[in-house]
Amino acid sequence: KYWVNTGKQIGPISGINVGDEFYWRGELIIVGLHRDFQRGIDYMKLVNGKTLATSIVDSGRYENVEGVSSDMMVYCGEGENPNFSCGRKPKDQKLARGNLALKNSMDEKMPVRVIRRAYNDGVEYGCDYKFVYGGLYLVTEYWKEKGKFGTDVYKFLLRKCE
Amino acid sequence: KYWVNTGKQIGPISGINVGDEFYWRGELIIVGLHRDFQRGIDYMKLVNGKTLATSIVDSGRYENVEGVSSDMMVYCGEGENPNFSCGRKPKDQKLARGNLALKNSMDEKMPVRVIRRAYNDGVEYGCDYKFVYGGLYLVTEYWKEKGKFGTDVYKFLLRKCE
DNA sequence: TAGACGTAGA
DNA sequence: TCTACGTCTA
Repeated sequence: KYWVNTGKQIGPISGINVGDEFYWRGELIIVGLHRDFQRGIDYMKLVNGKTLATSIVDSGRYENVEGVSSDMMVYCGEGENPNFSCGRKPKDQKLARGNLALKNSMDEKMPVRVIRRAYNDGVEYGCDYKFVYGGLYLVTEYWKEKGKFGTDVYKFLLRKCE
Repeated sequence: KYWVNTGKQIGPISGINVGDEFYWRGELIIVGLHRDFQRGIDYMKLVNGKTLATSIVDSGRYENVEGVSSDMMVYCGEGENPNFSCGRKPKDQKLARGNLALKNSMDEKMPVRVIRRAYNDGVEYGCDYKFVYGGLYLVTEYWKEKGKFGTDVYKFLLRKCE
């Protein structure tokens, strides 16, 4: 906590450009792109109590879908992915926390920062992946469907701004 | 991985003094005090294949015992603590990996760096704990006993050098 | 793949 | 207390 500017913000981060690369989730926190150490959806609470999403990270663990071009993606809500090593049962996702924040961002037409995990080919030593800032997106649709475990999963369609 | 000088070492770390404070396990890695992100016992393998402990972190999760003075402690081996939220069954600890390395350090009379987690009282915002470097210790005894789950637990008696 | 004294937020 | 698209090593 000691290194974090506490303020979360919506929209672009000063000094950060599309394509900038990071090698660790902690870096995303430091620069302010995504202020949550582990969660895929980061969000902030407004004074009226409503939440808005600030950023999402696609680490590839969920069944997200990238579009034909890089200007569209389908992002899975949080709560689907059981921790298999612990043998947890998958549960229905709920429209709460991060999922609710993404819906609110859609309603308010507020942009969401997108960070994707990419892989470095042929790495012999060190980290074989990185996080790449993809820019601002708008949530244009969302729906609920049955995931691979038969439980409810929320999906969010995002389109790149402009 | 990108930030780490790969070499582990036994004994003092240049520039680090007893009482130095750190606020996150990652800092311990950066300065070289304890080069494992999560494990309590860090160790290195020698060219002959034998392992020696380099450092231990007492985060307070195990049933460690601090002595009357700060120059003695009883440190629990690794493997006892089940992840309760996952409902794992506790298992017998084995004299392997970190536990074996501590025994080897005792046999070879090699010092082990000790880092303790301390708590900041009355913190309203931010981190309420820190890691404090406690200096070099020698393992002088070890034994096996039954832990609170009825499983085998190794204990290591450490005494401050000098 | 599993295991480890993680980390932050609700 | 619990969850969460973690992170590293063997």
